[in-house]
Amino acid sequence: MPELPEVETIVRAIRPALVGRRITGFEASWPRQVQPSVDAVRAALLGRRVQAVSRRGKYVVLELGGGAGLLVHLKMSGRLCVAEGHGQERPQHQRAVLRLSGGAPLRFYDARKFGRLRFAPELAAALSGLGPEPLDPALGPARFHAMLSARRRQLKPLLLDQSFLAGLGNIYTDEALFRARLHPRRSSAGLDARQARALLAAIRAVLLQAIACAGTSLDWIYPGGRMQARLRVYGREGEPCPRCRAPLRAQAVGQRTAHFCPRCQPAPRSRA
DNA sequence: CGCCATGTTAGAGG
DNA sequence: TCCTCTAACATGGC
Repeated sequence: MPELPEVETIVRAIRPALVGRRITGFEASWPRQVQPSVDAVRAALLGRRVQAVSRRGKYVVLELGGGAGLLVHLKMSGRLCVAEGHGQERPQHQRAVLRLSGGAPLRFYDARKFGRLRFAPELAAALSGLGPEPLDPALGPARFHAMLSARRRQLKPLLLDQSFLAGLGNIYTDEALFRARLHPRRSSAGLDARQARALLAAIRAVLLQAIACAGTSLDWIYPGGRMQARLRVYGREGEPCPRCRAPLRAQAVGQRTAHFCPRCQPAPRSRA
């Protein structure tokens, strides 16, 4: 479910209630979601202090000092909140609880049980497989163009590949490709410098707008966002393109559904 | 009942 | 080596 803007929004929401607290307990009710194991994670966490809460790609990172940390990936339906009770959440969907000194516990809910909690002795090593952060100023247009040119993949699946670029999911890849006027099936190696620059700018613009909107809320899984009203193509097949009025289309690309304007985003001549 | 879903990954095959 | 696709994870909503 959550992509970079939603995870960023969650991190900002829970950070103030976590930083500085000491961990006094950890329980999980669906053990396969916890790595390396519930007991090992509990042993590693007890007594440690949360020094910082950050985000890397779609991971929530609880930094615990000494380079160690707890990584939380929400996958399709995971949610995090700090509260004494369940509030609006369904109690039967709570999968883990992190108890903290002097404050409410951090609760992890996940209807589909795809989410993961992982203790990492070395955060840097655990996160080393991720590509660069799209909003990192160190990622310039020239480097991005070089990254694209080094691969020969369809743009849509490449942008979804977290080892290529960290944080984009199905919604924001479609939105970025539309804004850059690039067809989702175009080959990454075929872009010129100007197109690569436009794509990077489009990715950043849509992510920043989404963060400002607290993310996208399309169903019960992620409430509170306002970006859904500003999506231009995702979930809008059949509606007129906001730019040229041609009917928007939805088509499978790399096993995911891509939404795009067939006129503003002309298809590549052959395949890929 | 069947199909879809904001995510990731292991494995097969080209 | 690189790319693409399938299955799997597990559940809820339509």
